[in-house]
Amino acid sequence: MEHESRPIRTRANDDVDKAARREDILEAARSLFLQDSRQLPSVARIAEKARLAKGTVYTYFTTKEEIFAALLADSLDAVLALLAQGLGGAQPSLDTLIEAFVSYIEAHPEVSRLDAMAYQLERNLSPEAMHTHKLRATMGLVAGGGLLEAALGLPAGRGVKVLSRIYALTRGLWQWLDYPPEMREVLSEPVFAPIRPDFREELVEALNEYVRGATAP
Amino acid sequence: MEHESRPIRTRANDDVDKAARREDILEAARSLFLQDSRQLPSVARIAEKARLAKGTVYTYFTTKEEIFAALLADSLDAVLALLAQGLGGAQPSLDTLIEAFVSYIEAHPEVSRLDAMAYQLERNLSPEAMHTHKLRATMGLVAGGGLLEAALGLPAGRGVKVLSRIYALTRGLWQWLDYPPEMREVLSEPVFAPIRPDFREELVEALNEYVRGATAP
Amino acid sequence: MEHESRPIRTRANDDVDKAARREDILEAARSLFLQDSRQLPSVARIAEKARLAKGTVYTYFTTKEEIFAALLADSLDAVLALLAQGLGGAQPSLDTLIEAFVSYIEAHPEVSRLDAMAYQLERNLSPEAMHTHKLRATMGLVAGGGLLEAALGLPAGRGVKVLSRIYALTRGLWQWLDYPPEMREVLSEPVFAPIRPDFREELVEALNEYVRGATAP
Amino acid sequence: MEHESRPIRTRANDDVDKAARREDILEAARSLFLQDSRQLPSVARIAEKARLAKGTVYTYFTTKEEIFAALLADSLDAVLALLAQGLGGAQPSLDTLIEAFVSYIEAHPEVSRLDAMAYQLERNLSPEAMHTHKLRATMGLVAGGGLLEAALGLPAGRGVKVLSRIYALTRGLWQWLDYPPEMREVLSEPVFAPIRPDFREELVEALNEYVRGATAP
DNA sequence: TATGAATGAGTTTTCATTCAT
DNA sequence: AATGAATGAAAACTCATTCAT
Repeated sequence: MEHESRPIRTRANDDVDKAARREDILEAARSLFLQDSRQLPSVARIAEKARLAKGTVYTYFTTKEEIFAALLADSLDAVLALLAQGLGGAQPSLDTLIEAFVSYIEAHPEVSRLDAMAYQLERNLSPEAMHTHKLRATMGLVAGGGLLEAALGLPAGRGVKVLSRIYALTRGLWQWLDYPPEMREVLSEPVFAPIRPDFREELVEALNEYVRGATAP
Repeated sequence: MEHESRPIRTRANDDVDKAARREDILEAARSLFLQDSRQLPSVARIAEKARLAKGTVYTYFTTKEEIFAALLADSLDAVLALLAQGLGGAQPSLDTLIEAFVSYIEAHPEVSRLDAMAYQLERNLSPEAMHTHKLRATMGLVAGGGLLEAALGLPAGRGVKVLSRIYALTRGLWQWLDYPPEMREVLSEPVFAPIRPDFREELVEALNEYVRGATAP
Repeated sequence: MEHESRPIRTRANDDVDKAARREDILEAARSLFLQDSRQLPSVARIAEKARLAKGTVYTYFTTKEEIFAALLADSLDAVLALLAQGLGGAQPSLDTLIEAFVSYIEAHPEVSRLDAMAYQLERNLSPEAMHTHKLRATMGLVAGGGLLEAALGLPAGRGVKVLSRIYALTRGLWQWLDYPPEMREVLSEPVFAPIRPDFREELVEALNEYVRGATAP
Repeated sequence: MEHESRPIRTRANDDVDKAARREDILEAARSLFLQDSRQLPSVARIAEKARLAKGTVYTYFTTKEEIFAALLADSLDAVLALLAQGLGGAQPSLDTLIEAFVSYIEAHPEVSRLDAMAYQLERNLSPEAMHTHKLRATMGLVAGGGLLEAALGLPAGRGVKVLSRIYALTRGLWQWLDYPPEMREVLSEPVFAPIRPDFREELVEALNEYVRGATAP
């Protein structure tokens, strides 16, 4: 008995459309999270931003957490792709590699911020989703480790270790130095200088120190 | 608006009792958080665990966040005390230091887990509380840095840097390797071996690598 | 965070149904307030009375205060409609007008009671809501004033004045004479006769006195 | 077993001291209410302002509401005293009386504001307190009515009526025109001029109109 | 008398998720 | 597939009042 037809966004019937819509949701989630990384945006806001109804989001993801798990996985893929590309060249210098990595991290704060939420995030994933998610991550890490071993001439197994530790160091430093806007104001006083170094410099230095130690004879 | 009074636990009238009660609340919060570190326990649960009425918690802390900020501050103090103690001896070997640190971290998971929440936590602190909190942390870090410089013969300013990076590496590794119970089950499959090393070994190795790199000539 | 769904009352999908549901909420609020006018009923009670979930109320009103602001606005509209109707006739006698007004007030105690809360009510309205609310009221008053001027042959501007004062007198008398049930019992003693006259008579007399004074040459 | 003696405010042992302390509480309540008249201040704030402990307040008043009932009664006394004084002179002109009354009201906003809360206030009074309270008010009103009759040569019984209506008109106008600060800003737009006249002028005019009508032959 | 710690019912509001349409 | 109304379980926090000290 409806008399007015409510505007419905074009129906996604084929796989291409569906993938595009899924991407819309992810993009909306990503951008909202970037705006305020202290909590996951609500489904309502994601839907609004993606210009979809709340319910529609649930036809693409079974859980809010899954959205962010997907985002996380994408991030990891991107980082590993970067690594693959960096290592692809003839004889990459360590400095170049670190430089490329740091630039990437700096340009993609959502990667690190999402990462800081991972613990909380993985919580409501169904066991299956969790399995898929972790499997994908593990495969990626192992692949990346292999590349690293090849490039730096590391013994088997070391690649994964070193990669994990680089990752851990980066994650830790990011969390240590990424202050939300309100905090920046408070921290502008000179007393706080020791905890307010430049992130890029800090990361470059720390990584250099670590890698030197890790690859020393 | 009638209230019948139920039996009261005991009345904290002097400062000693009050401090004890405050500690009860902190302890309740700590233990609940340890049970499920994916989110801060609710005030209701903290009160219940501390065997107090919800309202009572608010006579000791003005905000839920303050409880956890206090916990965080306590953790930091403890770690720094450990450092001071470790560095106090005549000529501490690096291995001994790392060993003591790692043991502490392993024995006090709430420290690292709390830390993983710090970002989210500090958010609702009032600017004043935030200031106090960060000031305390900064002072502690600077003091620790000084001790480290003295012990390892580092140039001025290096202590804080090295300490921060040790901290970052630890934080990152912890978050990487501390899986919630449900996840542990999923990860028991052999495929996941690369992301499931022993935390202690991993941390010892990583710290050794880093420190070696950081203190190399 | 699992939710089991309980049976839903019905689903208001078109605008008509939605308006009806909105009206249900308003009606629930109105009737609860009428039962105890000393405070605004809680959203929980309103929802219960309207046989809706608490959350549902918030899909129709963004704030508790808005519910009552809407009620207030409706009351004003009704009174003004009454006035318009009363003044619409050929040559309305003052007595008839006052009679109609008083009957209305007597039959709609919630109007006066709500009014007594207006001060407190308007407080938490957002500035925008407040603006809208007050604008609507002002427009209504001005329109009513115009009608009154036409009907009674008053000079321009007098209508609004006289109407406001009639309103003020009514409001004041109402608050003076509308006793809550518990109080009525106490006031049944003869000593209290002076403060317990019949509201209707009192209002009629007072309005007559005022209007006579206001329209005297 | 207390070792430190907590600072206790001088003990009020005789009636004079007790009355003074009672007055402190009333004064604190009055001033807080004046600062924000949209709700009764909390007992905690009253106690703080009076430099007393919360519990102490309850040794002087059995209920929060009683504090304000007392304030209300005091206000009434003051207004009636003013009336008595104004009517005491030889042959007071009506204009002078109204002038004095209006000045008083304008200088004592808490009287009108408290009044606007009366309904809500009287709620939790015990039946006895309510009785006392209302009796006092009735007696005052009757006395004032007598004075008015004598001064204006009104027939018996008219004094109370006229006085009540003057009161009602004043109350109504006050509530109509006393805007909280936030609202004043919103109402500064020209559209709102009709509902933003000067309170004093408005009250003087309205009272004159009413009294003229009430005393006309 | 004075104190203030303790109480706990009660408040408003949010939000992930479901499901009739 | 898409919609968005409906749900109701949380959550944080307030505050009048009591009562052991």
